[in-house]
Amino acid sequence: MPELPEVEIVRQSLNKKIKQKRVEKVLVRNRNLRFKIPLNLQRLLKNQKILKVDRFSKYLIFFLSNGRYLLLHLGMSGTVHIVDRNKKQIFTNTSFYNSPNLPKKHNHVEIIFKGFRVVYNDPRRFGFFQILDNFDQLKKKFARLGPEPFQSKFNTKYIYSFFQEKEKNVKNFLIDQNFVSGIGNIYASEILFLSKINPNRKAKFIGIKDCKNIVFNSKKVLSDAIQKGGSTIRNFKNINGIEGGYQKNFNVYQREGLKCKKLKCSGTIIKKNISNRSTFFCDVCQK
DNA sequence: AAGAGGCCCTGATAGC
DNA sequence: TGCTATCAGGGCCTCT
Repeated sequence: MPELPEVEIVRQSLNKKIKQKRVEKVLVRNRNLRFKIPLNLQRLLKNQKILKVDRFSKYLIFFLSNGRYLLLHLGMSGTVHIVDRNKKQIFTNTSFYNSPNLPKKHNHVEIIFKGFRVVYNDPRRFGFFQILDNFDQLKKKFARLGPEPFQSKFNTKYIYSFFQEKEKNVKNFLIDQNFVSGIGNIYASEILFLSKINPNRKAKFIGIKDCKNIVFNSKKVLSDAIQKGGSTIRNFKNINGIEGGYQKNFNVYQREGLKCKKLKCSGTIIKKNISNRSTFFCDVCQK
């Protein structure tokens, strides 16, 4: 589901809700996510205070008072829900509370605080939890990932030199987390549109000026999306059940057959499978 | 090392 | 109504 902006939206609302709160208990209904939930997850989380919820790329990072870190990746379909305890709700193993935003199925993990629960739902189970014992492990975990678009390391020179002699198309690298982390399939198309770069173009043919545009538009697209509360194209919501609004700003994503939004451009948006993912672009103004 | 492709999984939707 | 095929915001793994 989520790319950097959506994860950031979840982080913000989650941080507000659970910062400095103590975990009473953890309930795991299904350990079989992308990676098996570690057996000691419950023990290591119990009675820990959440110092803060941070984020790197598409990973949520829970800082625990015992010096450990809980990582949560939402995969394609992971969502986080807050369910407040109120009045006469019955807590059972299958359907516990009548929360309008809580799905009926696939609530795999619950982190229980005093008076409310954080529920992790994930139909496709591509998301995962991981416990890291110390800062070194955390560093190591992210060592292979590329910089986020907001970091100064993600600059024109970095991109240009990375692209030297690369035969693969440029779109492929925008969604390659080892090159730049946080951009996914939707925002890659949007960034290339604003940069007037055809997603099919080989990386080695991307010039300095193009790199400059990629830097600028990556920041722009992601920060605009964060500002709008992320994109809701299927059912993304923040933890309070509120949908994002950036999908209204899409220039190309899911606009196949529609007129190109660029001023005076006569093109029509094309959908094409590039590096195994749907890619949307205008072949008139993206060269 | 770089690139191509497959796989993990469920649900929504389109087409017959 | 009910089948089958295709596609989804991601990332890891293997083979060449």
